[in-house]
Amino acid sequence: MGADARSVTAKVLAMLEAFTPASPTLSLSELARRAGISLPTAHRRAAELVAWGALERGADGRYRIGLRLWEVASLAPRGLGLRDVAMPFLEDLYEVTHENVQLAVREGLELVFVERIAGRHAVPVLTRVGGRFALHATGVGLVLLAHAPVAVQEQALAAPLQAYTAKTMTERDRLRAVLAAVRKNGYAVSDGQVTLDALSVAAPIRGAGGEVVAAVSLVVRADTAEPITLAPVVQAAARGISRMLAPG
Amino acid sequence: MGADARSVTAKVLAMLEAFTPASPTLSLSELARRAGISLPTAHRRAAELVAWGALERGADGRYRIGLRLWEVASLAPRGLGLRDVAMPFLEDLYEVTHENVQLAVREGLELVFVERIAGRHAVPVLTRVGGRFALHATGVGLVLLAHAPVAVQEQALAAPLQAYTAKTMTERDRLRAVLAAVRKNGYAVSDGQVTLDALSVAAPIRGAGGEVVAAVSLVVRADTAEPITLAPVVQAAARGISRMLAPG
DNA sequence: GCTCGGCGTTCCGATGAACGGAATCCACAA
DNA sequence: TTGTGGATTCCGTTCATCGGAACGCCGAGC
Repeated sequence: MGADARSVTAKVLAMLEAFTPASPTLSLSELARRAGISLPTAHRRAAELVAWGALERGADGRYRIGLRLWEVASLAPRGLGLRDVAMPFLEDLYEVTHENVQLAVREGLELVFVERIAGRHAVPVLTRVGGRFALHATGVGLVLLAHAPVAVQEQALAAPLQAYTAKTMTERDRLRAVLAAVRKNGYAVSDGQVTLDALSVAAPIRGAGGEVVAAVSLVVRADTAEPITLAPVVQAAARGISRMLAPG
Repeated sequence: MGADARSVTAKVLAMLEAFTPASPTLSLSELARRAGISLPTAHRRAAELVAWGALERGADGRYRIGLRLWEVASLAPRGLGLRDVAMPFLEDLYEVTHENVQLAVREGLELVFVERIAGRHAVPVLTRVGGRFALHATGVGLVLLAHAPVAVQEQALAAPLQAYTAKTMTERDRLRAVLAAVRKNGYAVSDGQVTLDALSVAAPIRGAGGEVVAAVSLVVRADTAEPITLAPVVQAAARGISRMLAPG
């Protein structure tokens, strides 16, 4: 996990990295073990982190990520910064459709969900704000991959492509064709490639320089869906957000 | 700012702390200056943080908070954790009223906004997700203060109470009376105490143990508002969220 | 009641990561 | 051309950091 945590900074970061969605709170021993550092060291560093507010300590003595860290992290331009300008448009999308709305950016060879509005009656989706996912399956992923630098595309296609359902595309050539189509059409459709009952339609969001910096999508029930009718509304939202990002 | 940054950890945290909403990107020199550390040191630490993803470096060489940090910070139980369970209820509130919806928690003697839904046509409010505010002025603040430990209340009342408008309560005795009323009524009203044209109605959210862990509010135009009619819907949302937090 | 094992905390002396000053390099402006 | 501010690298010193060990605490098992 923590690779070799030589420098102090690396140790501290390894400690933060130890927290996962599956275990958002950790005892000191768990923390030390996962970060790959000795217990006294973990104790010292954790104490400092708690004093500052990067970690918090519950009544039971377990550690968790602190609100203070969340505060400074909220300054990430690609995190809340993006979210803030996008939110009104996502709201509109949700209000019109009452389906799941998702906003994601690419981080390396995966995507990270920056925002998600889950309708109470919409299809359940297994994504989480702050969570990661592969690029080749979801609608947002296909958009982000289609507009990524060629080097990134090659790397992503070279890696093993996990099949989430029988419909997940894992043949490289077919994927290449789909990506070309995504670039041509200006939107992507993922039909049952993550879960069989869900279909998503995604469109690219462009930054000031015209590069694709994020993607929005609507996720609906696969059987009731008509992708063609959803594409325009998703694209409109994406264009609206792009306009806010490119002043003038 | 960085007090005395003796330990490496303190330095790293001081560097993160250097970023503010007003300046979300910094040059290396600015970063070093704000963190109160030497330039070579800042350079070394920044390089490590960039390598891990806690910071990112733009094409212009300026540093910004990285998406990776945002990811782990999203695991903060009082940040996104709370937000996730609250979101559907906030959505409902927004859809019914189309006014500003806010969700906040107390952090020390201030409050931190965890979520905010800003209607495009609602009163402009000067708050920001991840931003801080004083406890004694806003609706959410009054709720959080009213249910805070006595020691915290005393500390908060002992500090100078800033007046944001002519209507801001700054007399301690009157504030005490208001807090008692908030506890009795189960909701708080802040009428023109932050900006003269805004009025907010807030209600407490309780955790598994029954303690107040957060507060929701609706912020509406002061002149068109009827607090009494808003209280029930806000309270209902707060109860709904509380129920999700206290399983069983 | 006693013991054992896991966990958290504190203390110690040895060690090496981190430090700041100085030198270098670069881009831009005068 | 020179000058200025920022970024980067180098080097020898030093002090913060390190892990082992010892200790206190609690709950489970005998």
